[in-house]
Amino acid sequence: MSDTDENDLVAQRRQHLQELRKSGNAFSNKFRRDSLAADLIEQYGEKSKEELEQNPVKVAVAGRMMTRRIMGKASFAHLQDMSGQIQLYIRRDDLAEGVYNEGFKKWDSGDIIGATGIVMKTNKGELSIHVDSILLLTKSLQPLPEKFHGLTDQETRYRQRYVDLIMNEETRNTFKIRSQVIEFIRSYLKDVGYIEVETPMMHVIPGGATARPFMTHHNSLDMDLFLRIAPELYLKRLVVGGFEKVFEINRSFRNEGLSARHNPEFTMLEFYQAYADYEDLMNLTEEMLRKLTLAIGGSNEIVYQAETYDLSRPFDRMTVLESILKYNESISLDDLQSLDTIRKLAQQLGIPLEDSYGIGKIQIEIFEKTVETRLLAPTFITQYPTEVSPLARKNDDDPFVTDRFEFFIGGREIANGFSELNDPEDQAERFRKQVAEKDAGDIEAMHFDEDYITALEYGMPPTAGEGIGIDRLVMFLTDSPTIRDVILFPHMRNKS
RNA sequence: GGGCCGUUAGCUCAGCCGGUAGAGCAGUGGAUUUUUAAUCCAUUGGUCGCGCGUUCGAAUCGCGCACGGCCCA
Repeated sequence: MSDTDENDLVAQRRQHLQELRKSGNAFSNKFRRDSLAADLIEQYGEKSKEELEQNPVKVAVAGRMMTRRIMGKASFAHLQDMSGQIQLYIRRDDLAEGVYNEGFKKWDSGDIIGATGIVMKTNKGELSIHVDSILLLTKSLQPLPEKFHGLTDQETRYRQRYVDLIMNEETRNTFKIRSQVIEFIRSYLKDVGYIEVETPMMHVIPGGATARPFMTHHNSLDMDLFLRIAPELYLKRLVVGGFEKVFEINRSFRNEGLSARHNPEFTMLEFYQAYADYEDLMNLTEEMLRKLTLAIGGSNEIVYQAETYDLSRPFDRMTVLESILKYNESISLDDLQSLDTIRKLAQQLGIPLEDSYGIGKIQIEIFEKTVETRLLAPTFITQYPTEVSPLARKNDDDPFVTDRFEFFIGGREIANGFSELNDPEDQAERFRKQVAEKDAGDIEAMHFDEDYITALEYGMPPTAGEGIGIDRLVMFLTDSPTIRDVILFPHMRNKS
């Protein structure tokens, strides 16, 4: 796109613009529309040609001219606005002198125009506007992609999302649904008593997850800062402060590779509720997702990548160990509970092991390798090992595991939640273990957050919390195979 | 990080056993007062991703790089 000035098509359009500048304001902002394409079709689309002729309705529309068919003294054009498209029927003799030949016929597809006229039906039955005045509002200098095949090159679709949005209704739809999903969640949580908050994105100590952070620097304070990897520890500070039901929907950042499921910045919902446990949140999640799918698509059945998912049925629930046994017939419970045998098992599965890995960590490695992608139907996996859950409350009966769950659908992790660890001494001990792992070379291990411990020492009520990956949820609801399809401007390498 | 595939006109794509690059759409000129991938006639448009090599000759073969896609870790 750097050679735009050398492109003939652009040069021609620049020439058109020069001529427009001579004859007046080439970027007029005086025109006001009173109707959107989709509303007109909704309101008048079912009416007959004769009905519309007998009761003429005058409207003003504006948008981008997507196609144009000139047939001598009459033309058709399709106008696209934020709601959809509507056809214009334009006759030379209905317009002011010269507008048709000196104006309209010299405009280009992609130009932004405004038009007024009477709602009509063509002989072929398409609702249209019989135009009586038409005005160029913005000159488009870049030619649009081809009208039939559109823009299909994935790289261009991501790098120049604006062109993708102009050309592909599917893309527009995906992002409208994304907006609806967030809107629904927001109002759902507010309806059950949550308040929305915003916590820092720049952290002195990156916490709340095990991940590599991005670093930045505050110049006047001469201080290194980290972009947050999760809002968790700040949200729980708010629970200590008495905000007993809080949520935040916003970006977190993780300095990791890119994939169909990973973008360095991504959107998470995190919510925390005092006097609740992880089972309460599983129930809330199940109900919220059920209502969400109904609100978005009018059905609990979701088709994702040719598989149909029915969210009206109760979601499956099983423990980590149960799920490993279910999907690995050759593995026994005893195998998973002895360090010697589980290490051998992991090695047989080709899982690279560090000396520091305990039984719990290896169980999760085996789970991720052999179970995760097979969890197609909506499933809560529970009882994650304490070793891999440094912020979660230990199970009262079995301190080897925590009262934690992750939610899977379509073989993909969507959510992670647990009863929160609110014992400050236990939490301090867990942090110390993380720091030891960090010192041993685990770059993803957590820091010791003293202020967070202090907050817990003031007393955090028994609380449950959860994070839901909004991007992945939207992928599922929009049948998108990669996360780039649900992020407006996904991260890309610099092009040359 | 590894494997495979791709990168040619504004867009969508052919061409690839080496011989000076093509189509459709868009654009331009002409015809056309109900078309809708409008139609008909004519026509413009290219550093074939970048670099190096092989060769008399490279879009085409080889190597390297960049970017993208899919799969794997």
